[in-house]
Amino acid sequence: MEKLNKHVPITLKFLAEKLKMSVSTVSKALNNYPSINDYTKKRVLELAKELNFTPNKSAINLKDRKTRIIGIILPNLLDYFFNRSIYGIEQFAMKHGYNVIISQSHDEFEKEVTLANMLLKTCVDGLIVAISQHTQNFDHLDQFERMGTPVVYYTRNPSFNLNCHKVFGNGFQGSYLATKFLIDRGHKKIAYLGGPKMINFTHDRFKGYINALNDAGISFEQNLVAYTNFDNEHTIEAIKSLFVDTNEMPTALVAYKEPILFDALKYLKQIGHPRFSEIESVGFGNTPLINYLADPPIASIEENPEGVGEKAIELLLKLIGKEIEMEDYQKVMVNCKLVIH
Amino acid sequence: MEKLNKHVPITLKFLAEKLKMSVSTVSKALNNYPSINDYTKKRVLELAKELNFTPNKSAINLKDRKTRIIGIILPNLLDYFFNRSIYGIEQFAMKHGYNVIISQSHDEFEKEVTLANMLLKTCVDGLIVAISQHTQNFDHLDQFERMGTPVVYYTRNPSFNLNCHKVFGNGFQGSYLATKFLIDRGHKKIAYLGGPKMINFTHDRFKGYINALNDAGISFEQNLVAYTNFDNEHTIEAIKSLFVDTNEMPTALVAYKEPILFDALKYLKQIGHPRFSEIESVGFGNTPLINYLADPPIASIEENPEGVGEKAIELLLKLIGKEIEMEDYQKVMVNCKLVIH
DNA sequence: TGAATAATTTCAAACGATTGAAATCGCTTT
DNA sequence: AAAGCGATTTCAATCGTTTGAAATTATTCA
Repeated sequence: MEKLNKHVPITLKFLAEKLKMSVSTVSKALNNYPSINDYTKKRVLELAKELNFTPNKSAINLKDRKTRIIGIILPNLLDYFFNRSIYGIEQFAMKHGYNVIISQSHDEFEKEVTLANMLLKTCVDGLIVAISQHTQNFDHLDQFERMGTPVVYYTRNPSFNLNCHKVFGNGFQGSYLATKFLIDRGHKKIAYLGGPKMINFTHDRFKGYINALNDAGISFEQNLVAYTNFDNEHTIEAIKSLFVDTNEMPTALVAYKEPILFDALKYLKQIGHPRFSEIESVGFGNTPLINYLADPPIASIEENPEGVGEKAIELLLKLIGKEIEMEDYQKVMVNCKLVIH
Repeated sequence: MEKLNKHVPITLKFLAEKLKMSVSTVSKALNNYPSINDYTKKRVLELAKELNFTPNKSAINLKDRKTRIIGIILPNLLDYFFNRSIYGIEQFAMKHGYNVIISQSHDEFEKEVTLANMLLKTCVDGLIVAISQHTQNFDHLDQFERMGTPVVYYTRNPSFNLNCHKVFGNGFQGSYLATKFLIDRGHKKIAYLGGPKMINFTHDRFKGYINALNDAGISFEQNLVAYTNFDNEHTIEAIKSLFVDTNEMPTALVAYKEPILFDALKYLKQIGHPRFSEIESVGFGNTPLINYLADPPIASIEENPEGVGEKAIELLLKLIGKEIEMEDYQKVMVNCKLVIH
């Protein structure tokens, strides 16, 4: 292969000189202006393709005061859901000429604020954020909108605030599916292990659980419900209250998220729970981890993380492109699927 | 809080007008030119800080023909090692004003080529790549260097090619540690389960295993070694040959990577291998997955992924900054640690 | 044929920052 | 008081692209 010459970047000016026309003609030809003669367009397009011309992005960005960078803040990239969702976001963003900065709050509020300020300085064109489980104050995120930069909350979002754009998995529907699945398998006493109460999903999913019970004519019992933040110790506390320190022994379990479900099952097995082998459970995630468990759950809720990510970036790009007004707050839900193993 | 006015971006021009001086004075003051009067510098710096001035990156990038974007190609972001290494890369890059585009080849050669071409078009300032396990032709990556864009291979790299920059974990040393650990625990027959033969690490790690055996005066036996690409079926084949279809029953196992170790252990347990409970093993990764296993290994090799990532980006930025000549090919190794559980 | 009109193309400024060269200022020196 | 000099500031071009306005060329019609 011939040595590529890095010292002659292909610019409009270069094309213009080669074709003996002005830079603006070349620019307009490439942008298909109606005022440009068809033959001229053809000549420009041909040479541009031949020389593999790529418009300089910095120049374009400078011109229209954009960075074409999307900021993302999420709790943890190692989380299976977030990891997969990132893929959906990046693919879509890239296809539309945007780049993505990913940053992890590690579920700490302070870190989230720092990251937000950094992204603000970076002048991202838009922000996609899954808030930390401790975020209650939103000043650090609100400042983006105040500067005209759209923000889309995805997955984790401030439940009480209607004045924001949100995209998330349909926890209600997923939870309903999971609960119904267990009911259909004959269970009557089904426990619910929720995530941190601060995360609004916990409650959406709880409602799905409740509704499935109601629709099946099973009465709800308060002592079949417990919550955990994601720490193993809390999870053990919770699972103890459900399956050990109780006389209402449930036979099945719906869990907010598979990792906590696995922690719970591990504990029950470890203490040699007498009914361990009878317990059936379903959690959210459909994580590959399930393959490594000695006693895996029989089904999972697949949340379609790529789909959630894609919906989020799709909405964000529409907001950036002013196809949707920033004040016209959107709410997008992505349905879950039950996967039987 | 006062409404931020997005319509008045803070530029050099804006500062200059406020201070009644020229744009170039402001610029030079901010860049600490010796020709600028100290008092002037002070005034400029103060106003810049007060108005929270941030130089427009697109303009700077345009000026010095850079994008300040680093491309990354790796097999899979869900992989624990790569995932953590990304964190090291991003942190370091960000601190130095660079952004990062992450792309996954999913260990497919074709995808890798497509991604490389895309990143080339994006005009990244540099590339960090962990090649797919099927990559043998390097044209798609060589074209970067040909255009003056430095490339750093990290973790997975073309073993036979000396003419490239590489950064990777010290597989030899890690493997030595793991093997020695098992020897010290009294094992005499230690098997080695390697990764794909195409990946040069497989051999580095193998050498560490061999050397540890030699140093302990244990003779090497060929039938205690087997390889797997990462598919579960292959792993089972391999583990069968080591622990089932053999009369040389090993009592310990060193594995290229924890996921394959876990697959292997799972299989052995599943078939009810008679000596299962005696087998001790160590794999590379130190993955959190280990906590969910019924019979976890007693130790892991911690590869320090963040460190590897950081060394890679550090080298790349030096190449970009021409602190190191592109032809002066570098090789950086990061040591492993043995973590006892 | 010449004016009016339509079709194309080019000019020139703008986006924001950088930087070598040129200009200006204050001050000393003769 | 004019020249000279250093200290400081400003000018002007540049990076590559876009775009409304102005200029040029081609075409039509009277």
